[in-house]
Amino acid sequence: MDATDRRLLDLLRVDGRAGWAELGERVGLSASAVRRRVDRLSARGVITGFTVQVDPDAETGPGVEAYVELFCRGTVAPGELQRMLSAVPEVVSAGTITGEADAIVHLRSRDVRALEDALERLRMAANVDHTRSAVVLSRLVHRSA
Amino acid sequence: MDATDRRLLDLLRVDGRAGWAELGERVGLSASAVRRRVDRLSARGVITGFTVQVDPDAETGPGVEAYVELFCRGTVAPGELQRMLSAVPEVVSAGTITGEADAIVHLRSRDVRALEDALERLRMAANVDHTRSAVVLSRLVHRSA
DNA sequence: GTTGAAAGCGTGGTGAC
DNA sequence: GTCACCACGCTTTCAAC
Repeated sequence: MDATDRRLLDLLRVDGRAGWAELGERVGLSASAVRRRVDRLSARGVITGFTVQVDPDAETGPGVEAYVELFCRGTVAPGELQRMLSAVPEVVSAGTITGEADAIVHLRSRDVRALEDALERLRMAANVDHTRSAVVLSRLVHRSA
Repeated sequence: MDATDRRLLDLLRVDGRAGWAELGERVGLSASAVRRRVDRLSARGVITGFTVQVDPDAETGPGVEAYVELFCRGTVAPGELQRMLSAVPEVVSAGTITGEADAIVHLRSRDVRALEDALERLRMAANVDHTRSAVVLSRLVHRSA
């Protein structure tokens, strides 16, 4: 796992179907050397697979997304927050953060109504004082990680 | 966008590097027919790209995450923003939003140094006036969707 | 252990139907 | 949508570092 491996991963993140030869000339290696490194990364479990990125709107119509900042009273218990957030299906990702807010939550739902319901469930959680939401107008990037 | 297209998307989700001929025999089509369908899905924006799935922890340990708000001067060009953001491997997801900021970007990198580099690339983009970052202290939820 | 070069062959990409 | 074509790139082998 050296700098070349990391460069290969970055290049493959941008284009997962890039040819070995093309990757090779961008990192200064031959095609066969590139393939061996990628195979090794797959065997080690660093690379778990290759996939296609699909626009979520294409399958179930245009949904609604929002980023919600959580402001809590007193101390924040990460464990309790995690249990609460995991119980809300609309939560795509979440984490405690630095800055004014205590945590940020990425929500995705099929319509505004479902979004409001999810928001209300977040607000009901223990220690949550108030929230600040930003609705997503247009999604620019979404990588499945 | 029929049942065959959906089956192709499902197969590509499992293996994004599958050959056209292999895909063809699994959906009952020829290789060139498959390629035309995939090209059409890409042109229509249903397929936004191909990428590699990397185990975040296996790569270089826990890593660092951050949410970055982008504040732009004057009008925001979503297309230009999208091109810029897609070129930065550290970008997990991003979208234009309501509220004070114009856009929010979810970043993940292997260490603070790489995070700073990615941040600098965001700031260099046209019309970006300044940014406000919140570093993730502990990841609470992450669903691969 | 790693790599690069060459040969054979499978596959992608394109055009005609 | 299929079939046929050609060129390119992948895969493998082998020798060398």
